[in-house]
Amino acid sequence: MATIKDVAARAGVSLGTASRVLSGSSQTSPESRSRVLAAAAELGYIANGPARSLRRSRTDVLGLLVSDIRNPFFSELAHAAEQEARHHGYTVLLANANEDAEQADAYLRTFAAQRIDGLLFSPQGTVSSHLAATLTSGLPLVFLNRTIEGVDAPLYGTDNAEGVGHALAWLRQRGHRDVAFIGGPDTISTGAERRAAYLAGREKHGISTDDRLLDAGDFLASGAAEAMCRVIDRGVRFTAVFGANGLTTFGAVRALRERLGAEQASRIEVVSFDDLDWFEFASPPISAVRNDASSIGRLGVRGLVDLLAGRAAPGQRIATSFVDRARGGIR
Amino acid sequence: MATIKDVAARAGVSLGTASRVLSGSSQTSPESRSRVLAAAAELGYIANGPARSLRRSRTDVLGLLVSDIRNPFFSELAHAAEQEARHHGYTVLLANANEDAEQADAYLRTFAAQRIDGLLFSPQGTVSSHLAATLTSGLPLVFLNRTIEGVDAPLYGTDNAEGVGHALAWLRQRGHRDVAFIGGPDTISTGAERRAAYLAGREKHGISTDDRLLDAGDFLASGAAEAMCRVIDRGVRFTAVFGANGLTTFGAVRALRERLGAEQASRIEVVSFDDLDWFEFASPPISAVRNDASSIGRLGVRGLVDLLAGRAAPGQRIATSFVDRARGGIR
DNA sequence: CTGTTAGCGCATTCAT
DNA sequence: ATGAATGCGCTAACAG
Repeated sequence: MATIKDVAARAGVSLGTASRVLSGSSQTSPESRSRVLAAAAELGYIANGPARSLRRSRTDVLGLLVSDIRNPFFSELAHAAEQEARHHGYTVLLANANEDAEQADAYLRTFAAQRIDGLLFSPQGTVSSHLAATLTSGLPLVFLNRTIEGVDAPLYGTDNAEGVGHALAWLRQRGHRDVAFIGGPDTISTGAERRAAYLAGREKHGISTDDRLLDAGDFLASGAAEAMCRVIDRGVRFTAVFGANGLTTFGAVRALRERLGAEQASRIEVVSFDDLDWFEFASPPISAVRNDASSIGRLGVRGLVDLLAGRAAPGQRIATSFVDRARGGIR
Repeated sequence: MATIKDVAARAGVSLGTASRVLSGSSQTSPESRSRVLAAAAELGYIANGPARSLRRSRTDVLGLLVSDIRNPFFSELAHAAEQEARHHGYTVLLANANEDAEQADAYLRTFAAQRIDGLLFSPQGTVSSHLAATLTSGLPLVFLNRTIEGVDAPLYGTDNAEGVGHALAWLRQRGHRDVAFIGGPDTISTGAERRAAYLAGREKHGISTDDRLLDAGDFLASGAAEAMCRVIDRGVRFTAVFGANGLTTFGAVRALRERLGAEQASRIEVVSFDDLDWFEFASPPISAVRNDASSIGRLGVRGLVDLLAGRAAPGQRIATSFVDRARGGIR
């Protein structure tokens, strides 16, 4: 593979001049400039990233650590973050913690070894020692959607209270009083916030405060299904279910159908925090709080880029919208 | 950040000894070994990846270029590849071409700059000049699920002919004669193969050979919906639809419901290449060829690792299974 | 088994 | 504006 030395030789200039042309830093004569560029093109020269990083002590790489790349919310977020980062001249190194603190730790180590310039992080909630070390090492950091209490870094994430508000208003409008709420782990900030907002708002919206209607899973389908089953097993009547994230809703719906049968299950209305493709096809169709993963990814990257440039990054709550798919009018 | 020099100084040994201990290459006395390890731990030493890569002229990074990370097939594949790579001591740099040849090109450049050790590639079909350059540069390469004709690299991918066979058998068993086939781009190998297998097998399975029932999209929901609409507009009767990949099926179902209404649409049975979470909830439930993304990702990485180690990698077709969700018996 | 040394490819400083 | 020289942090070759 051609090095900058080869390019310089071919262009008949010194290594320094070639470097200056190719990194576009300092002034160079149009003459040597064109010769270097031509030589580089002819040789198919592509700068050696590791060497460049070593010398400049920056990599132009951002780390993005998400909890579960198979969750559509995060894959959309990752995609948007990647696009935005490209736009600013950064490459994104994507890592998937698989909702597991140990793997998160391992990737944080990898990131540190790669000497990433900044970190976009959507944490699980548990703070390990490595994580603490990373967070205090001065690496520019931005939280995406989820945060860790006590850590001073800007958060770019959904406005959970507002989103839950939409769902509550919809539930009231649809005339539901007995609503099962399937939440997420309290250790994850979004889980805690959504639950808190629901608890705080349900009475005001005429929804039963019977806590037997409350349960929580792990923000994955399996845990949510189990939580749904527990609620069913308590024998309390409910006419609607509220799933606290997309996978939770999926798991809850699956449990409803398995335990009650499709017929019975179709008499229960479902509303979800996070909108999924197929909700329009469910019967009855599932209404949902739209959680704008793209904006979160994009704004998060912008925040981190600001941090990297020495500017302030205040963090931001991204507004949700609501997709009402209920058939007919008030029930 | 602590360097190996700091570690050596703290341990009271030379730089060389510290390096030997930390990279575990050569023999070292237990004495100095423990002192170096202790010093490294105390300083929180993490080796500088770029420096190490520069010196060793390898990065222990594999590039994974997928067509669309928001496609569940690829996010599962990426996840599996990542896990397997970790297991072999490699980090995966994931890039998303967004089904766009230009972006694919840009990422190939980035990969080259980062000096990745090997490439896992799921191509769009179009071969640009950069791509050609990459492919002939001698970079160890493995195709995942999709291939490019004429390029000599092992393919780890679905057995498309077998998968289509499952679907055909099911269609016949369900008594369908008039089947709409919504394919993918012929430029993508999976699109071409699945279409070819369908055309070759339909007659044998008692399925109409009326080509007005055939159309193709772009393997994305939007293009598939348009293709479905075109078939509907031709006014030929059909009792079943076969979608050539997951997103295609999604788009087709959406088009059916929009154009025919939920009532009419529910009289048409749908079968899909690729299984999606929600197919069990559709009405009628959608049966599907299960395309084992995890195995493909895992085996692909193993193949690339073999290549990197100088071993042979023959490539492999991964068998599919079929999920029959049809209600009741023969129609 | 260990210390010393060279050099990976590049950006940058110091002269000119 | 340019050439020569330096060193980023590390591994590997060499000498002992």
